[in-house]
Amino acid sequence: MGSTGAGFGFEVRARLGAGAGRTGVIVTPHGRIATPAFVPVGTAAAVKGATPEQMAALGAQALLANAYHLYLRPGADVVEQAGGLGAFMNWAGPTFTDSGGFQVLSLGAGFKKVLAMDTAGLADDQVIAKRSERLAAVDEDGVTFRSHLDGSRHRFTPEVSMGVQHRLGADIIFAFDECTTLMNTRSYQERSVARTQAWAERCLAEHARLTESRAGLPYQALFGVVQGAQFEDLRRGAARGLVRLAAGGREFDGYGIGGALVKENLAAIVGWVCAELPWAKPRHLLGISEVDDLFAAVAAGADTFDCVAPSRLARHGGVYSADGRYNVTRARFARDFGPLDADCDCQTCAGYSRAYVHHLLRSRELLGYTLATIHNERFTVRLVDSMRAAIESGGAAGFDRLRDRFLSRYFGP
RNA sequence: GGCGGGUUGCCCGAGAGGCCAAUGGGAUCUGACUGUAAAUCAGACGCGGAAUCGCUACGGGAGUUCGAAUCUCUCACCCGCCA
Repeated sequence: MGSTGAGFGFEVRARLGAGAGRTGVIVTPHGRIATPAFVPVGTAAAVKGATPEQMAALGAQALLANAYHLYLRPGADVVEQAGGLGAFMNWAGPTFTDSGGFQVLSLGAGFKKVLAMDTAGLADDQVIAKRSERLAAVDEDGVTFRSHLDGSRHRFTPEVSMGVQHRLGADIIFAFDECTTLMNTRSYQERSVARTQAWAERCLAEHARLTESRAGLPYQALFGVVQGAQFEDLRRGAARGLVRLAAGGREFDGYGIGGALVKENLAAIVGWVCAELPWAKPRHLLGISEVDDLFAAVAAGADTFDCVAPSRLARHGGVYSADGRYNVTRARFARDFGPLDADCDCQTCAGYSRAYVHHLLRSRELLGYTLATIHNERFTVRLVDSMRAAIESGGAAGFDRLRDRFLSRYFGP
């Protein structure tokens, strides 16, 4: 076990052929995570619509929350006083917190959902939110946010993010990074990667200091975050830069891969980055969960994933099935009394029909969100679990067989 | 029986002579969603396969006017208040 801190470690179990993919086990003070693994997102210390008991029952091994959101509400001190994130939300297993780096994007250049909307026909400067409208402004030292809740001003720096995440007490925390968009220019990406690197160094130093001063508390693992958009040299350079860092006698316990990616180059990006990262440390791919992306990323060497898509889609009627994703609120499902996915083993599919979930979601009955969320989270967790099983029992051939069979059915002929 | 108010597209409801096929909601239909400002957002929504075109339409009918959902008369129905 390549342990980097008391109570935390990672061990590779099986390699995916001669490639970068592998299975393994992450050990945290709150339990183990068999990888590859999908980690459902509960931004505000809750997976929207589902209880921790339901998340455990559907096989979630860990949950990921957000430092920025919890800092604003209820406040890191409240979570700390509750005994940490897991205790606060009644989740006994491992937890992650994101640093707030994503909010640099979502409240900054990507504000008002412009990046998520169909941007066809819009000029680049229309796609990136106007500076005057943004709620986040980046500078070399950190980010100034205006709260989306009440407009109040807040300052996040690497040190602040570390302080917040230490008080939240998740098992795995992320360095404060700047998440950019594909719309940013090459020269901006270069400056941003340099800034994220500088912030990573400060995070590591502050993390070392806080870990020291908070002796006796469960160890928190710190992951550096690799940025660099779609540029190979920037991605590789960013990864190398983080690997080289050491401060206060510490290095990163693992690495996150974040930022601007499009499907077409996701596998390449993860591959470049993983080629530069130490084999013995876990790699978390931030914010990814579409089925083809998961297959590609696992093959390219990512160990864990988190994403809001399963729960968000569920609330909006989007349902995963072995035969592809569909919208259960469509009229044709009003009298479809079969399960959401005939191949699914989740609690929802065991007893509830498409017609019922269709009705609940259209009626905005809260149970509808819960049932659909349980299904989508189970679908995604189980998919990644099945990749792990395929690698461990069938090696590269087993993984390829699973991928080909799954994707051809999912995307249809 | 008297007086007053009302009838608008699937529903609710604006509109008070041309800029009205008719504001807004809702419903309906479809789509989007990848480290959650997301139980959100976008488009469609009288008919003609689409239209800068035509047709039908603002309770029914008849009028006034170059022109009516908007004005007049009348009929029908609904709601108040007084008998």
